[in-house]
Amino acid sequence: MADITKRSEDYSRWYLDVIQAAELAENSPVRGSMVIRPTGFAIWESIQRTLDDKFKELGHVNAYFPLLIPKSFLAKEAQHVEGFAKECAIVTHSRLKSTTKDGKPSVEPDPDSKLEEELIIRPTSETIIWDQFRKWIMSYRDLPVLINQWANVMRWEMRTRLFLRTSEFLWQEGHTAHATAKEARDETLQMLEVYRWFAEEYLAMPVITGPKTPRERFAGAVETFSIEAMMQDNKALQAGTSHDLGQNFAKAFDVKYQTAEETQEYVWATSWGVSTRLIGALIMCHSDDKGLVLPPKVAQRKVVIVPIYRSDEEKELVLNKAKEIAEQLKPVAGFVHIDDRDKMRPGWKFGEWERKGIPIRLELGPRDVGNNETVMATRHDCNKTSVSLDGLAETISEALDRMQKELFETALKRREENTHILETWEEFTTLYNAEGGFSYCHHCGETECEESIQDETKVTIRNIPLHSEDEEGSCIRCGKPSKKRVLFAQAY
RNA sequence: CGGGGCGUGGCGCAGUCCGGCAGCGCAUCUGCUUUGGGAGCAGAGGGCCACAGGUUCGAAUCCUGUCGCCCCGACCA
Repeated sequence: MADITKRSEDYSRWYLDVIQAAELAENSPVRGSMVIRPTGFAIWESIQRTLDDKFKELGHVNAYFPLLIPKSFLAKEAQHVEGFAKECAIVTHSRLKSTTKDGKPSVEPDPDSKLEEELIIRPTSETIIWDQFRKWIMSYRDLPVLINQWANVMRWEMRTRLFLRTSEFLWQEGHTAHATAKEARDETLQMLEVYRWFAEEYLAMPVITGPKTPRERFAGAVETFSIEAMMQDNKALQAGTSHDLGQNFAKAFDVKYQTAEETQEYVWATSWGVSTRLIGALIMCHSDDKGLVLPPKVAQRKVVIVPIYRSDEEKELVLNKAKEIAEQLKPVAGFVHIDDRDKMRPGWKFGEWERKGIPIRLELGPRDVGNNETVMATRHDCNKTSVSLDGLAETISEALDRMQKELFETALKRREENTHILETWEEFTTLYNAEGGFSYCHHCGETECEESIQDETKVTIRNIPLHSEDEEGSCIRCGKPSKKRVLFAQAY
């Protein structure tokens, strides 16, 4: 196991090293697509379970729409095509043909199997879903339609990075249809709030919510909202989006409903999603130079017991006690893994579970059993303390709660320390030539001005925070009047 | 897609300039001794040197092309 590069040395190398060290994912032979390994997939399962329950609690139901989309569908919504055209994979043939190339067996597309209409591998599913919605929605009685799907999508990316940007990724996409503009807007904001709640309560990752500027809007949306988190290198990461689609897709796919007054109206729509990118966010938000750090609520294995023994008698004593403890902890920590591998020494196991981010490690040796205690090591602060075996479930439960809370507080504190309220362009360029971070500045709202800021500094408007109060001011860049401060940062 | 760097057992690398038996460390396997922070000794296995052409008596090494990875730009969740 090679050492993990220090964050201070090379942040992006560190990120990749943590993924390798914790065995989360690796590159596959196809550029930009990744293999998610069991430890990494466990995180995704944990994210799925929590969000899926929440979506259902709010009345959404799961469905599945196909991977392949007729080419013509994508062309129906003008903005939408333009946004995705440059990153679509296209299926053109349905068969391979055996050939020989340089005397070796090979295969190539059978020219006779060229498709009449080429198919697009979904970059997102609005089009194929709205084509179905037309058939499902007849009257106001059919509304709202609240659908979610867990799926993979593909966007042909130029430059990829494990979890943060891969050509194929896993996500959930919610698609809803409503009778009124207000209902659609309410749904958009409700789901944005679900994402905020999830990021903060489960991932222990504080986020800023708000609408994106027009140039960062989802292709085909009237308004896009995002949650933005700060990573440990002070850059921002968009961790989830919720779109108010207005009637754009309803019009493109001719989805009308009959009202109680017997008129025909186009329906109003939303879509919202989070992806495996959240795993990247999680890594960059909490992990340290020793490896992955997982918030307890996300960790499938919250506690691991490392037994320590020499002789067979000690082994029996310690393992029996470990099993007892594991059983006792089930109600507060779920399945507790006992690492009884004989071939590895305790110190090696400590290192491994640290790399993999297990929140709590219990070290249990004959001395501990004799004293009716165990050594509890907490991953987030790397502290070790002896704790009594009496009331251990309570102790562990409290420790897990404390870790969850402290991870959030540490992340929040880091964000606050690296967030600035700026008034002048000079302050702005000074900040982003140095350590960077979040800044709240006035902006005129004009796209050209926004672009000029990015061209010069790589800094973009992440969103217009919902918590941002109205306030008279002048644009940080061009000096024109502004009524609100917006959130600036360099972004992933 | 442009600029730069790099592809050699699972991982990290040396060897490439100047062609001549494919090496080192970690990991793996076996045995013995060990076990409270990444154990020691002895032995063993594992590589089409990214891929494809070419030059040569002979290529990891030289030439041409392709692919992949990392970094920096343009594009994006």
